[in-house]
Amino acid sequence: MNHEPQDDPAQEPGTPSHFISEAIREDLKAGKNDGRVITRFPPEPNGYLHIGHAKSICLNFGLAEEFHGRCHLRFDDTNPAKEEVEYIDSIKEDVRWLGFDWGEHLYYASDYFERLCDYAVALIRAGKAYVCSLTAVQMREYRGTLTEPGKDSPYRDRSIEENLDLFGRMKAGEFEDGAHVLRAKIDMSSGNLNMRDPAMFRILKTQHHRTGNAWCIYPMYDFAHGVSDSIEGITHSICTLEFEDHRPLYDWFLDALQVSCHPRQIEFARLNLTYTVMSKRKLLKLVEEGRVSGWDDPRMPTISGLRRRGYTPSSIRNFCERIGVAKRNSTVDVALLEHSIREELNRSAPRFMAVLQPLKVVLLNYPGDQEEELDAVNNPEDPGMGTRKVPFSKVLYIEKEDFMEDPPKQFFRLAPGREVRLRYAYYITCVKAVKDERTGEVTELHCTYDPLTRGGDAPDGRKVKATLHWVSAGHAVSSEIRLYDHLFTKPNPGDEKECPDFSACINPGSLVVLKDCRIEPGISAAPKDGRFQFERQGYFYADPVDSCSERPVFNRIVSLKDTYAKVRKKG
RNA sequence: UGGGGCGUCGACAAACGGCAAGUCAGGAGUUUUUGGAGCUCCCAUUUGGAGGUUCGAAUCCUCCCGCCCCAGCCA
Repeated sequence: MNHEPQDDPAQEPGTPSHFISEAIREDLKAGKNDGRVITRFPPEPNGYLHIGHAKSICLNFGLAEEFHGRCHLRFDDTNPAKEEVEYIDSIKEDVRWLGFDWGEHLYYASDYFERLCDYAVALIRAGKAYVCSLTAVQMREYRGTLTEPGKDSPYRDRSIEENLDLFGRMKAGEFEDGAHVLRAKIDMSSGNLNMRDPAMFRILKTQHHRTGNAWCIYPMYDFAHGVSDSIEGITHSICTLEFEDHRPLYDWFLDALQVSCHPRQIEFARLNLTYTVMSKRKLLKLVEEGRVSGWDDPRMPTISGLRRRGYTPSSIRNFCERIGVAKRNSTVDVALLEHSIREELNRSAPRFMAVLQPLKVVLLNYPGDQEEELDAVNNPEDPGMGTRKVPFSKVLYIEKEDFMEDPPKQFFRLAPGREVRLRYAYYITCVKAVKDERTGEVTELHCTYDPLTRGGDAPDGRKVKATLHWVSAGHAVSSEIRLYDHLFTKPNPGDEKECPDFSACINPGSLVVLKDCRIEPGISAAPKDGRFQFERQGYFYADPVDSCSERPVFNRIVSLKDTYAKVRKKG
């Protein structure tokens, strides 16, 4: 009774338990499917994958792994008008990058078109499907409304022979788009609109990205999806909540077809994240209107965007595990995603010093011809990562933000007459702020250093309230750094009430490009695809598209938590 | 006025009739050569509401309230 979850032998330690894994466990216990568990991830190739898909991918592949089954990747490519090979390629790349492997099990609904036709013929023969010649507009009228039942189509009682003939001619290309449609004969008065004689095949004389011009009729989702699942021997067909009232139809088709494999459809709530949008339509709009640089813009919630930003697959997987799986519509705080990457990178990322907005510092009492190398720790969380040498000299840069001429009480950093520590280096004291005569802007600081504090400790035990990062002016590497923030200013930009025009809610500060940053020279020798902590700033990743050795460009993955920002906000 | 779902802390989310986990966020303190990280503590006497059943209810029953999805020849 009082046992801990890990005492349950049915459960692997660390694998999350939720209503879906419980349902599968019950099915297994009941002896269903001979103990097999086969799931599938079935994207339509009409857009790039986003973090919401990652939840589904982690769920489906995770379940397969947990129950020693397998997970198929199947492209639900039944609508050639919207689909492209570019999307297929990106989806495969993204799933792989997330760390999942479909092995031999890569499928396309389009590979089943012929069989789907055969099944359709079987339904016609069984008197359970018919060719309807109503126009799209008429069909809508006949469908009825949410509260009123629909009316039977006048074509509903065509003979089996006529239906067979017409369907054959639809397939042969004898009719124009929209002239006829094959429908399932179910119940025009059903309270569930999906059951009011749904379309199974429509005429679409459009070239398909895989089958070319071989077909001029294409199956509809409801018919194709369940049959595809059945063909592949799927045991658990997991989808999102909006398909819940399609389940009776899913079951109707498979029952009517009397197939031996009848998967169980289970629905869960799709992921929503604060300060972003998740609908493919809206993401496409952002791309098409040039609001972002592309599907892989580092501000996008797409897998490719997160990858380019510098997120790791494991941080995304951990995030997906943390958010859980349930049926309640919910919106996860993006801070949880940010926590997942900070947590990982805090442990693993080598540290460097980088000055984003340089302010020149001249050490008056430091010999002009002198240079020295100081020892710096690569990662205080992991001594095993060792130390490195950082060059030091008379002229340095510190962060503009780290100096104030007239600081408020809460400001601990450098100010005239104040002493602070330069990390791993010396205590310095500001003696003078040099200003531009016209603008009044501080352009340079004159400081003195205390030679006795080499390494950062004062032998007399005196303390300073701040430690600043810095870089030697003559040694630093120039680079561009891109600071990213939430793409939207509103927590729920997808909400009509909160944001009637979501384009108007785009955060103008979501991208800040700093072109004159200086990084300690060691960064040049660091692996190009590494993630780094720039001390006191955040975690950074060399932009895989724009960065090169002549001109390094870094993306800020996420900032460090900033308690001073809170202090400042409070006043 | 049809059908299908869902309501547990600011945000996620456990709890399966036995005395409201955990995580994020937030707060206080401690520590610190990153205002980072770590560590300690605080943060739902109560589960949308009202009744009922029971020794005992977030869990069972009744009614009510709120929110989401469905009227594509999209998926």
